[in-house]
Amino acid sequence: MYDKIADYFKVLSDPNRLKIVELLLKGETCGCTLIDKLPITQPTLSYHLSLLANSGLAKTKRDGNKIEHFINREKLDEMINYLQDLKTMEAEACNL
Amino acid sequence: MYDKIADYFKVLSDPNRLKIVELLLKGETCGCTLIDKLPITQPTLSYHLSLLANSGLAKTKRDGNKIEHFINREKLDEMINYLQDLKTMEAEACNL
DNA sequence: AATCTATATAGATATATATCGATATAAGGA
DNA sequence: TCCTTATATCGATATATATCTATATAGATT
Repeated sequence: MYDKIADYFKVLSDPNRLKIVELLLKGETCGCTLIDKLPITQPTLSYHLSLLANSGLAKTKRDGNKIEHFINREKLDEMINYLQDLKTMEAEACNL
Repeated sequence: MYDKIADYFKVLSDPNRLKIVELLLKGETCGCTLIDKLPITQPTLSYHLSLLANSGLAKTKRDGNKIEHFINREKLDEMINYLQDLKTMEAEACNL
């Protein structure tokens, strides 16, 4: 229960992964173009992209010898909703 | 820049810490009552509470020999706003 | 002052994480 | 078929993280 949400937050808890997420949302799809904009090697990028895909925060699609990566908007919404629910809990506490 | 946001997400990336945050928002303020609702020892709770305070996600106030802990709503809003900005970036990408 | 309660710190440890270089695999093009 | 490009995997490693037990400290109560 807490594990699942905590895992989404964990994916965004690394600066390089956060930058990868932003770049993907800005329209990049390919590891081969991401790599030039990050201070990491290709194996490390591959590692981060696999974490994104395994968490469900990103989806992939093969296109020839390239792999396209897409951020799953619904997961971002789940995180936003969770944080907003947290704030609701606070409101409930005020009614005690 | 990415480091700061990533750190907020990191604080929420542990299941026990997430539960602590929820309990604090539900009205708990004291480590001495939190401890009974968590599967961890007092020193570990102290460790998690220090991470929350150091990140700025929680604030503390001494009351006698107790310490009151409060979640900083503004930081939750910052996280929500960041995630919503991410979604905006996606929209921009669609205009390319 | 002695004791109780709440919290913090010290020291140890096991596991997880991010990273690399080297190498393997997969697909396309010459 | 050989080469190039893109990606994944292997093996190693340094650091970070979460956790514990034991102990110290801070404040309140008796």
